[in-house]
Amino acid sequence: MKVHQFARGFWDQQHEPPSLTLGCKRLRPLAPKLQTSGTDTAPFDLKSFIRPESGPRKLGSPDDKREPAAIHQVETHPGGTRWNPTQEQIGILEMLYRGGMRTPNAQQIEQITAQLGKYGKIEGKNVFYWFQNHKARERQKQKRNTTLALNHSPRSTAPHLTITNPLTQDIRGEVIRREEDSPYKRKCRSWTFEWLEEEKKYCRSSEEVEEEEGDRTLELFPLHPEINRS
Amino acid sequence: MKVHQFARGFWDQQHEPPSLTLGCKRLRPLAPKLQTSGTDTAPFDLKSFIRPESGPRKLGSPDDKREPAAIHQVETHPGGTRWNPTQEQIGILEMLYRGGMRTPNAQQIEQITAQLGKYGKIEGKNVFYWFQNHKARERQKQKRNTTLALNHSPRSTAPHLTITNPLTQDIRGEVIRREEDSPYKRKCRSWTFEWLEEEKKYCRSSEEVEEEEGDRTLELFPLHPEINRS
DNA sequence: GCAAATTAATGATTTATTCAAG
DNA sequence: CTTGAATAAATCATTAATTTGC
Repeated sequence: MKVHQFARGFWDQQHEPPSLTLGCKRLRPLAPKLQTSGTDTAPFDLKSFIRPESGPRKLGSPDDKREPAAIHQVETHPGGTRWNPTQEQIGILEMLYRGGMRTPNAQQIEQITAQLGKYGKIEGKNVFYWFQNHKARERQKQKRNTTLALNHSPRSTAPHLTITNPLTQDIRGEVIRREEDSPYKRKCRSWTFEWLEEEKKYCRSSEEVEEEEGDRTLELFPLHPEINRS
Repeated sequence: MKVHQFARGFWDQQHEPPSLTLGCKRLRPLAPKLQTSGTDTAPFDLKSFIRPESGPRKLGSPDDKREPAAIHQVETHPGGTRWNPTQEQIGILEMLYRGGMRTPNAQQIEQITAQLGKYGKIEGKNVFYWFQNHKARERQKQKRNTTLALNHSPRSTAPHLTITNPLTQDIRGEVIRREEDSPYKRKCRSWTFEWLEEEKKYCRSSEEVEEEEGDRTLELFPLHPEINRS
């Protein structure tokens, strides 16, 4: 237990920085991979980052309650409650869903977010999560229905599958197409790392798009954050 | 089947764009929720985004055999290969892991990425994934060990738990501390959306940090992408 | 020795679960 | 109870390590 005790100290205090080219173990008996990127092999000063305690700032906390020493409770966002979608937003999202969209990529998320932003505050992650949740819940809802249908069939319904028709009722009463979005269809979406040259014309005409030398070609992507630091 | 046929067409072709104020189904007759953020209630032109086909480029087919002119080493992955960590990077990551880090937050990921960047190309998502994978694999490795230990115990070992001591052998032969990182510790990390004012001094001295008006206060975060568009 | 074939690791995604706000 | 948010588990996919046939 209390491993975290250690962990804490590890960062806060001196703890004898493992400094220098980390003589860390050998990780694989193979070529040193002389690709050290040429840059000076900076010593990697451990103390230079990760200051757990200075973490989540939680600015603007109402009346700054959180006493100094106390529960780093941290969380409880400032005023940040969770996304509360508007009717229009939900409508658009469902439309997209019915249109077949299931796991929008970075570009798509960005654009959708931009569009939905017209109807209320929203962030990319909200869009991302919405699709994740909606897909999952539609799936389990479907499964539940199927199970029930098969399970307590009063004995009259055909005992064999009866896969149910391709149309079913949405939670709001809308008729939606039964998606058999096969679990694990996998095909490895590639990460594209540039501001979509394609869509650009939509976002804003060919104005000077602040070339910026790719310095700001940051990228949204499905599962996490990124800063394109080539 | 072939719903995707439809889906595809939905985006690619005309398909009678549901244009304008998404006349799509009735979404529910509700108040326009006059918080439309002031911007004109743009009609939400569906065609304006989501062009699925322009997605995965997959340039740089393998046979291109690394064109003559120099290896841009840097980009190395013109076509986008996956991150290939260097010894130093792995070493640091493992050190952090042993130090107790399991799920670094956005700030931490950013900083770690910055540091590891000294030793080779790397992105935030790589760090994120590394911790995800490493944590999961350490866990299953541990489980496997435990299972085996209990399972085919030659009969001599105590039949009751014998929880195993807190130290165990790493796959590489390293002695590591047995982490009892409780599954589901949950506590809702908050999203902080500003360039860490705290650590700034480490990243780069108080140089003009390109204030940029928060326009670029994009943010890394655990599970996906974001652009702070408050 | 060396390159194709095979296997072991592990990076990257997606799905399943769980937590918790409202 | 619904659902946004977050994490864990499952699994796909690519690269390196290793083996094998020459």
